[in-house]
Amino acid sequence: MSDSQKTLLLVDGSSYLYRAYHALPDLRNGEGLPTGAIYGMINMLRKLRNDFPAEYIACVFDAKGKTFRDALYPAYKEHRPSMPEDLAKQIEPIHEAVRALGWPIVVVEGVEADDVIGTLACQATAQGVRTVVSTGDKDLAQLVNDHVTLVNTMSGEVLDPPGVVAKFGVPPERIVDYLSLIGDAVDNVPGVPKVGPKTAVKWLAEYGTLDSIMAGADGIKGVVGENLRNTLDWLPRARELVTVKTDCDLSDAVADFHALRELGEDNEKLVAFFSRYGFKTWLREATGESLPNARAAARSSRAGAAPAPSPQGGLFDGPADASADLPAPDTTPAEIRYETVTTEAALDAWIARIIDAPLTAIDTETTSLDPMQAQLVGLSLSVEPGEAAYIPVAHRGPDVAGMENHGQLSREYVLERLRPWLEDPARPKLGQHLKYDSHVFANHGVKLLGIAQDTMLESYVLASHRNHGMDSLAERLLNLKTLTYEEVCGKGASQIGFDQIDLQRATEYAAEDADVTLRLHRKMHPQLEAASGLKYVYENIEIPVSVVLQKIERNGVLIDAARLGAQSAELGQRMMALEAAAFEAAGQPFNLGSPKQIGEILFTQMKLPVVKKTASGAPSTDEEVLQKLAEDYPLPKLLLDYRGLSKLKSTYTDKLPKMVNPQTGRVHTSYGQATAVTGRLASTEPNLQNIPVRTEEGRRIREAFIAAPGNVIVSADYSQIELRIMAHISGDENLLRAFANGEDIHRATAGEIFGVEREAVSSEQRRYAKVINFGLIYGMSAFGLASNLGIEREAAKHYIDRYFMRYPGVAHYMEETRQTAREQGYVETVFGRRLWLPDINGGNGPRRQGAERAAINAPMQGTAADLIKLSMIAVQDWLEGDNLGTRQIMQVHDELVLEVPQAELELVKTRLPELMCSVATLRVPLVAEVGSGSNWEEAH
DNA sequence: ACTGCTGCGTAC
DNA sequence: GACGTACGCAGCAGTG
Repeated sequence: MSDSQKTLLLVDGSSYLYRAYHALPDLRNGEGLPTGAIYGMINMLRKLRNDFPAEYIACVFDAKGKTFRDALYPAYKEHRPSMPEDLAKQIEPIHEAVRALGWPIVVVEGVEADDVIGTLACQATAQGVRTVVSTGDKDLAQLVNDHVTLVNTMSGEVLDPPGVVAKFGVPPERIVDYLSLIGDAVDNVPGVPKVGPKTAVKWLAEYGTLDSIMAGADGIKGVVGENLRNTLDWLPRARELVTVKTDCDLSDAVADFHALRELGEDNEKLVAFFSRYGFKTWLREATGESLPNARAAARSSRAGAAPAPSPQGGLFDGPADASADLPAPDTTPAEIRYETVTTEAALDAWIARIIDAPLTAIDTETTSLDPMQAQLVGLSLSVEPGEAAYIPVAHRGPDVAGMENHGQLSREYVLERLRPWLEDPARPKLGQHLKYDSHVFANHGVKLLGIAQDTMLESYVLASHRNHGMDSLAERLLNLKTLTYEEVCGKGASQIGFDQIDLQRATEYAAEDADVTLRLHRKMHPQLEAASGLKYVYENIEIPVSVVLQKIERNGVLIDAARLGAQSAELGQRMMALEAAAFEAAGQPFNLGSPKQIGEILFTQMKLPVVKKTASGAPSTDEEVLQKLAEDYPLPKLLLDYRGLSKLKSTYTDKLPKMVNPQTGRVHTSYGQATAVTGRLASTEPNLQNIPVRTEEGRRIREAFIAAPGNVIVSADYSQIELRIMAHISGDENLLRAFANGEDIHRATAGEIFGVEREAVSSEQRRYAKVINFGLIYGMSAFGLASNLGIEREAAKHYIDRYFMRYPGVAHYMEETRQTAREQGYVETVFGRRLWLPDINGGNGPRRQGAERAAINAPMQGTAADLIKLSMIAVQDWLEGDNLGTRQIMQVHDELVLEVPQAELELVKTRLPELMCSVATLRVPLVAEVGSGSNWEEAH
């Protein structure tokens, strides 16, 4: 092979250090040493090696000392924060890893990595060798030419000369001019004040080069022109600073690039290294003990895609942490006895056991995950750890042996024999997510009563922030690898129904579930008993509300599908018109549903200004951006309108009719009871908690939520529930007084902030106060408030200061909550529900700040959740106790929706809000507003 | 075809 | 980085 086809692969190690460090979660090894940057570097180098085969490779790092730029400009890189300690600790290990991976390291005293790379690339080009530079630093774009390519390994972006033009708007040879004009904040190199990428590109397009721009400086108008003229003396030096050198003397470090041969991975060193830093997957790989998934983990190149491991140490893990807490003796049976029950006698024997048992673990196996559709395939029981029965009732696959009923007892027989026990509220049942099993039994006309314990809810109350699936609970708390559903039934297209599984295998899986559920309960329940607040929440809120939720889900909601269909058709028509207009405005057809294509049209072709970027660096096209652009151009408005209609159609008017259950003719959502960390419910399939309400357009969808003939919809929602809770918890006298007096709280707040009488508050002032009130609940900063209100940050800060001056109790509460969270690692609701915050003391800056905001929000959001759950329980007790025909059909965080027979309307409209307001006595009155109508929109 | 991620938008 | 908690759509890239 001739030299002309060879490749030199250079890695800008210094730039990747920081990127890997910031991009990855705070990984640590067993000794608590930070390893995130190490992990990222290794990943990146391996991926590069794979993607870009090269004859010569090197990883280049900055040297420690001063360089010519420091001499040229003493303030160079001034103000740059020193390297974070956690990253500094990883430098040495990274060098070690790079060497072990077989990469030559190049560090040249007195020369920055950029200049080393520039010089090596130049040498290679001179010899006809192609160069690929891997970096995250845009400055190196100046090196790009026909022989030198840039690649950003994090994003996968590859920059050749046209790529540079596409990204920066100027060709590579103008990048230096471009950078000189805009400056480099990171290196503390100023450019022309008020000149950013936009202006720089504009000027370069107009004048050609920096020199020409400087020559023509007198002809440039406005403030930027003035700024340019004032920086004419500086610009040559800026240019020198941002220019990457290509003629450095590297002889101290490396003769020339031909010396940069790959050295090959040193497996022995890698094994030692992976083991020391706890990279288990790579370790298995390196030791040849390869698991099926080992490669997938090692391949993972997307930093954000790497699953964030839970933090080390038990301090923030809550009482449910298992790693520190080995299984108690009674949860670890000496032997495992699982029995397949296929005879009447064996069933009788188990019935005898469960009738006397103080608690029986029960689990169902079914044909579907959809609780309303699922048919019983078998059920399992356990009353002692290590012992369980599986009773198959509907296995039918080819693997299931012949005989009548394939050797099983029939479903009808088993259910009739078990019915007295299943329906006996005095026989206590335990399960994992019994709400689901309860639906399954209901599908066969059996009412599951005596739901006493639920391991999913135990886990949720003990540590809402963790996973509550049985497999992960078993692994965490019992150190037990359970058989997973996927292992038994497969996944994806090749998944088969549980009824196809042979009885032996089915028993291994199903009996284990009941057994493990019992053992998990014995592990977790004592921890609940030990904390009175948690015990209260579990016994008096979560368990009872799970029973109510099952009934609400089963009740379902009646939907006017025809009405939604008509709306869909209309929306479709209007979307077509908007689409045509958008194509016209853009001068070409494109996919209006693709943010990527919209970006292409708006920012590349039409060259509209990029307002902000998304997390991944692409120009954002979200509502805020389009609103801004719509001030000056017609197309963004069309896109906004299209988006709005498209959302309504795809998510609501098209989707809801498809969700109607054919048997009941109604829509049955599922309420996730162990999903939201704060204690709120979450509604899925479909989500009935985000039906539009803010726009006229959207509210029409609520008109399709109707009552059955002879019934009406009644809706009651708590008024300002979270602010009331804030008043209660903080005890702020001013806020308490406002609520006690029944004031309009936003108006009251506006009066305080703006120092005017209540009657003098303008609608604008009230709007501000409302945003501030909501912002407080969410822990909003001055920055957030400013951007929300479109005002200066100073002004926002002023309002917040005014607020805290007028409501000092709230200020005190905020600070106290942060403090409490840091001290105990969790915050609590009024009723004792806990939210653990693992990031509150550790983690990096943004994560910790996020945890602080969550700490402030959770007591309010969580107490509101507690209150409405108590209401749901009270309402259900009342309806059933009085034998009324009214049904609860939806919960939307602070709102309950009921379907009410006409005859009960007045009663419900009186009693429902009374109940909701009397479930707790706080230092502020609770208020619930009730409405009724033939549909949800009218009732709301 | 499936999976998982991204960007966006809906609710409270 | 900047406002908490959710769910779900369409697009898209990677994988089989």
